[in-house]
Amino acid sequence: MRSYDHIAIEKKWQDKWAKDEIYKVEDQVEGRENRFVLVEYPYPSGNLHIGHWYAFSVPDIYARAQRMKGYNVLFPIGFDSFGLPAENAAIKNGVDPREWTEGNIKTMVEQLKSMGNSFDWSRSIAASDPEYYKWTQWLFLKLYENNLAYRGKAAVNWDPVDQTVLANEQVLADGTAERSGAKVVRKYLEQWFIKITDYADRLVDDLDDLDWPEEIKLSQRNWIGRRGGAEIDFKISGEDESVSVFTTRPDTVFGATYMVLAPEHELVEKLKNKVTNRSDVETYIKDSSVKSDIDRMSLGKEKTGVVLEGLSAINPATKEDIPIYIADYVLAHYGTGAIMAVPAHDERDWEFAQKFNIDAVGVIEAEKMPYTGSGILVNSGEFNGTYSEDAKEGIVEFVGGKMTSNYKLRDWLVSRQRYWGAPIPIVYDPNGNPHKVPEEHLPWLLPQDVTFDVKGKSPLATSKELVARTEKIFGDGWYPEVDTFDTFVDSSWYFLRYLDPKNDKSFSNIDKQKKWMPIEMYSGGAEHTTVHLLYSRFFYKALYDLKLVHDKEPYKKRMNRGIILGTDGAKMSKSKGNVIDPDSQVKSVGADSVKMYLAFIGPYAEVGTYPWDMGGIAGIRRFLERVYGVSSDISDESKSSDEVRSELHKSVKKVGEDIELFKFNTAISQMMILTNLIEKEGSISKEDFKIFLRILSPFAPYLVDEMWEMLGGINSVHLEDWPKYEEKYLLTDEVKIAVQINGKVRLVVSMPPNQAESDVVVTVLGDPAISKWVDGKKIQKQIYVPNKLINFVL
RNA sequence: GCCGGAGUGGUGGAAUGGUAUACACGCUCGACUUAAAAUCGAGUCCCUCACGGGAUGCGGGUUCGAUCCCCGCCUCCGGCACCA
Repeated sequence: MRSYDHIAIEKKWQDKWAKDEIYKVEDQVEGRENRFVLVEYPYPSGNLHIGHWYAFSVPDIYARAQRMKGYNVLFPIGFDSFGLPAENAAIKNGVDPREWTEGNIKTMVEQLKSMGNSFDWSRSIAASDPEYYKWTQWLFLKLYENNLAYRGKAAVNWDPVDQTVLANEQVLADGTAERSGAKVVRKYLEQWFIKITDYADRLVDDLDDLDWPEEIKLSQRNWIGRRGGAEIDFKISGEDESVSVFTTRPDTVFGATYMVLAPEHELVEKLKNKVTNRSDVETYIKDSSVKSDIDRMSLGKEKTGVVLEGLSAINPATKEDIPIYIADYVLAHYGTGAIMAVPAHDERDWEFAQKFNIDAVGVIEAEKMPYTGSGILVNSGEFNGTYSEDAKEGIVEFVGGKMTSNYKLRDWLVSRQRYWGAPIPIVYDPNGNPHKVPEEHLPWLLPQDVTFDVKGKSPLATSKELVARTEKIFGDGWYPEVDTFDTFVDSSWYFLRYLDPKNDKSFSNIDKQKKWMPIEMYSGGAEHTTVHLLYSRFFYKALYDLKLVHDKEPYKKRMNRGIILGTDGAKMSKSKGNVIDPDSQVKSVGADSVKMYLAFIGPYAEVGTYPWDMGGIAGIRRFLERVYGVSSDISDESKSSDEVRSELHKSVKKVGEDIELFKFNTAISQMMILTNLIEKEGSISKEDFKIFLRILSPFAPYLVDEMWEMLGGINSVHLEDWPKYEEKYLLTDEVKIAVQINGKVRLVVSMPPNQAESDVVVTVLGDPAISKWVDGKKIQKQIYVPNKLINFVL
């Protein structure tokens, strides 16, 4: 056992790899297929934590193995460098967000380099770089030109004390502001939206063809929430108006005994002077409008509402007059903002009807109301006796409605009343009409003369330079948009910039895209399953329709990773004092051990929570020292036994296969088994050991390159090919066969492989451990699995 | 409430119809040492002296054979939240 000097080795190889540019990637290499391996680019918080190591150094094993297997692999890294923390630092400490961010990036680049990953640093990007956000703005304008971006009113979380808009994360569960403690209210502002809902169907349907884990696909389907149903018009009695409702249960129209409009429904405003209880109605509308969404929810299950006295609607199936209510259990933004209420067959309607004493008419046979299942129709005129599911389309036709779908997904609100983001490249003429900032003025720069902690408006609204710039270019009275983009806009296309990071004519050259896209493997956090993955899939599809990218989906495979916990099994946090600092770990056991321990801690492809174990990482270091010990003992005369050679070839096969499945933990355990055997046998040939080093090299890149050189390697081991295993060595000259009586193992025998069933039977029945069980009884049945097992049923 | 995932030794986990508990950590004993650390060796699911028997959250089922497939529960974790 020899210890090795990881500090010296890491320094030596970092310098050498950088000098020889061994991870620099060309767009095309003769005889090699391209593969793009992507990890989510990090926010530059200023310090690398263990989660970053987990996110980047483990997928590096995969990227390196792909390279050895003959692919030309792109494995880039960059920074998601716009966002709230920089702005908070500016408010708190008076530092410039740009300087703060750039300082953090500099620190993190150094830390990232210490990992020893095979990143191509020449392609690194940062979202806050004007040369990057120029293209974020350009792409937004393309969407705008094609009617995929629009301005509309939207509710924001408004803090009435601080006079500011809050992000959802800044609102506590009880509906108060994190900072001021004030009750957060809803406020309506003109904001920019991107029309992701136009793509809802394709975003659902195209999931079918993706090689993604089913649970991720399912999450996206649920998030989009496509529901089939019908839209049906209800006429208002005595008025020249009608209300359209969406329902998934058109089979129950005959049971609709009232209808409900959302308080925000446009018809309420229109008809409220016709109701006889106008002041009650207005009070209700006003009350619900100041309630935040959180307030609405925290009211729990107790439903509120008010009837529109003097108005009624006509049930299109029964032709009967039914009352109309407004109630905030009906959401303005889903469906048509109005429902037909069927208390007999819907729990919410039932609850509301109980409270307001509204009749319920059962239209499906059931023992008790409310009954929400399907069944035989009653009280439904000509449809009586039909099975409800089968009657849906007929009833829709009967009442003059149409079959349609609805979605939970809403358009993407991209405006943020924040400083540190890409400015929305829009200006307004003196009449308030929006106009694009023309391409020649991009990047539309973020102004510097702003006040960050501003009350009641966006920080950009305090910039004199921005206004002056706008008037100078567009004319007097023109004024700029002062909101910036949601950072999810930046991250919706960043992977395309890695392909062509320096291009000042295009966001990403399409010929280069054709060489690299789609992404072979995208690894990231489970928290991005719906939002980021959906937004970027949408962006890619929209760009596809504009012929700016050449295929329909950006990510062939996706892998969600788990979380590393503290040694106490709790989530790492400063307050708990259980934070593992990667730098100090690297210092004490080396980057290879940290990386390999993280790969060994649990199955990477499963979203688990894995507690850090100091003993565990020491065990990995011990393993690497044992391998290092073997390498020091190797001479030209060293020989491999048959067992060692067989285990080696088994390892080449298994490690290669496990890496493809991101099962790094079992790959490592196989290499441990091999090392245990080499030590037990006392020797391995130099050539065989070099095969072992090659499969170990993606896991411990520094140490293996050192050992490779010790054994006479001229070039870096990381330029070697993945070794091939030979079938003939996989077979050992003995296999162990389990002998079962009625499914219970009674004996294990060793014999040469591929024995005929009859020979095995004769052999094992002769063994007293088996014959004592059989003992003259008749063998009813025998099952033989070659080289594995034989089972006698007595 | 709805949707999803997971329950295996003291611990992280392995095995997706064929010898359950690989590999690692921890622990126990031994060697080396004046001693300790490091290292090496042996052992380590439970009951039993043994023969055997039992155990993969609980209860049933399918099968020659079930951690794995099916049905019914329980617990934990994650997501969504009056979506008509």
